[in-house]
Amino acid sequence: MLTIGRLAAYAGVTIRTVRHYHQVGLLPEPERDASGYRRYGAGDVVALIKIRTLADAGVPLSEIDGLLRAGPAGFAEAVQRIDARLAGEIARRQTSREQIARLAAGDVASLPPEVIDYLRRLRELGVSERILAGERDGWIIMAARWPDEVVTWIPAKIAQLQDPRLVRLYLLMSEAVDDGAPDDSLLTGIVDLLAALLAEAEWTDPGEDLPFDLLDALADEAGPRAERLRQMMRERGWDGWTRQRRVS
Amino acid sequence: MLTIGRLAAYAGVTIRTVRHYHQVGLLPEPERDASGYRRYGAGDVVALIKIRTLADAGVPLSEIDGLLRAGPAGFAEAVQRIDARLAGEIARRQTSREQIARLAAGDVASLPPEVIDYLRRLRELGVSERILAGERDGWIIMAARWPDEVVTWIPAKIAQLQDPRLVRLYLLMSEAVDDGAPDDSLLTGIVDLLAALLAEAEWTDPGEDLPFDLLDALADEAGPRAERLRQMMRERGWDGWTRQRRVS
DNA sequence: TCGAAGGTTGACGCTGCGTCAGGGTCAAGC
DNA sequence: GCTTGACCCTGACGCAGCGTCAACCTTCGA
Repeated sequence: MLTIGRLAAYAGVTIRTVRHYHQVGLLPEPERDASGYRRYGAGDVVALIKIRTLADAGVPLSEIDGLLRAGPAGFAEAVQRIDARLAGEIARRQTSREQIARLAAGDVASLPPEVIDYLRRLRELGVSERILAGERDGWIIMAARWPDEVVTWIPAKIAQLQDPRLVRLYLLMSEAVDDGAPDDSLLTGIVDLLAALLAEAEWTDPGEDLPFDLLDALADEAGPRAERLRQMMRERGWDGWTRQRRVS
Repeated sequence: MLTIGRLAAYAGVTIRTVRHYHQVGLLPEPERDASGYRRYGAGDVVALIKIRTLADAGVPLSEIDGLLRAGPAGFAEAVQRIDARLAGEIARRQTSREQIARLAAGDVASLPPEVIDYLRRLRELGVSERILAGERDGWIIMAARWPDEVVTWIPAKIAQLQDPRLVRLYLLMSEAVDDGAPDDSLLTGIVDLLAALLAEAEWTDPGEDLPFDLLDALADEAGPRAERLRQMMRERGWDGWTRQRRVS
C-alpha cells in the first residue's frame, strides 16, 4: 500500500498533480485509512503512468479519460486530432519566430520592407527623427489595415521625392519641429511652399475608404505647432493634412 | 475621436482585449466623454497596433511594455530571450508529436520496442490477453522508473522462453485466468511446475532497489485466484511473485 | 419615439497545476 | 512522554489572455 507521496514519486509527478487528477475525476479517489490518508495500490501506479504518458504527449487532461477507454479505432482517430493540434501550435510559433526576427531587424512595428526603405530615404535626406516617427506611425496605421496595398503606393511616394521643393518642405518642417521656438517666417515659408505644391497638382488619391481623418488626427496630436500650421493653411483656403482640400 | 469599438476594429482586436490592456496597464486609460464613453485618438491606434504586433509575435503581455520602452540593445536582448522560449516550446511539442506517434504504434503506455517485442512473442506463444495485460502493466512500472535498464533485461527474458516448461507454465496460467472456474488440478499443476522451475535455478536478480513489492501487489490485485495461487506456493515454501524466496 | 447597435462595470470560466494557510499524523530519537 | 521533522489533509487563490454572460445606459437612424 502506498501513500500519495510514494505514488507520485513512482509516476514522477507531484502530490498536487495527483490530487488534481482526483479533483477532475481522471484518477479515482482511493480508500482512506483510519487517519484519512489516501492508500493506493499498484494498479493506481499503472493508471497514473498511463495518464502521464498521454499528458506528456500533449493530450489535454479532459480527453485522456476518453482515450484510455477508447478502442483502437477511436484511439487512432484521437491521436490524429491531437497530432494535428500540435502541428498547428508548432506552426503558429514558427511564424511567431519569423515575426520577431523581422521585428529585431526593422523597428517595433513590423512594416513591409518597401516602407522601411522609404523611411530610410527620408532619413538620408536629413528629415528630422520627430517627423520620421510621425511618418512611421502613419504607415503603421495604413499597413495594419491594407498590408497588401501599401507597398503599391511606395513607388509614387519615392518618385515625389525627386521634386526638390518637396524635399525642401520636409527639411523646413524638420527645422520647425526641432527648433525650440521657430520664428514665424519659417512657418510662413512652410505654408507658402505647401500651398504652391498643392495648387500645382492634385495629390494622387490612393482610395476613398482610407482613414484620412485618423491620419489627420495623428498629425494634430503632434502638438500645438501642427495645429498652428493647419490654421495657417486654412487661412489660405486648404484643409486637412493627408488629403488637402480647398475650402471656402 | 474614436470609440472603443472603432479603435478595436482599426487594430483588429476585440473590445474586450482593449479593456484587458487597460486593466493590466498596458494601454493607458483615455479620457471619457460626458456619458462615460472612452474616447481615443490616433496615437492610441498606433500604440495598440504596436502592442498587437508584439503579442502576435508571441511576446507575453507582461513584457511588452518594457519592450516598447527599451532601447535597441535591450530590445535585441529581449527578442533573443523570446525567440529562445519559442524555440523551446516548439521543441517540446515536437517531442510530443514523436511520443504520440509511438503511442499510436504501440499501446497506450509507450514501452520501449524491445519490450513490445517481448510481449509480442508471448502473445504468439498463445498466452492469454489477461496475462499479457498484467505483464504489460508490470513492464510499464519498470520502464517508468528505469527506462534505460529495462531493455538490457529483455535478452535474458527471451532466452528463458526457450525452456518449454516455462512456456507451459504461461499457458497453464492462461487457461486458469480464462476459464471461469478452473478445477484444483489445474492450479496444482501450475504450482508444481512453478516450484520445480524455482528449485532448479535461482532467478537472475536484476537489482536490489526494484519495487518487487509493488509488482507483487500488482499481481495480487489481479483477483482472488492470484491470491489463492500465492497461498498454495507459500504452503510449498515459496513467497512472493516477482522474486520468489524460500520461506520456512 | 422607438428599437437596434453600441457603450459601461463587474464577475465567472477556461488549463494545469504551484503555492500558501492552517492544520493533523507518523516514526524516530531523547 | 516529548520533541522534531517528514508526511498528509482540505480549501482557496493565482497565473495568461481574454470569452462570455448579466444588467444597465447612450447614441443614432428611421
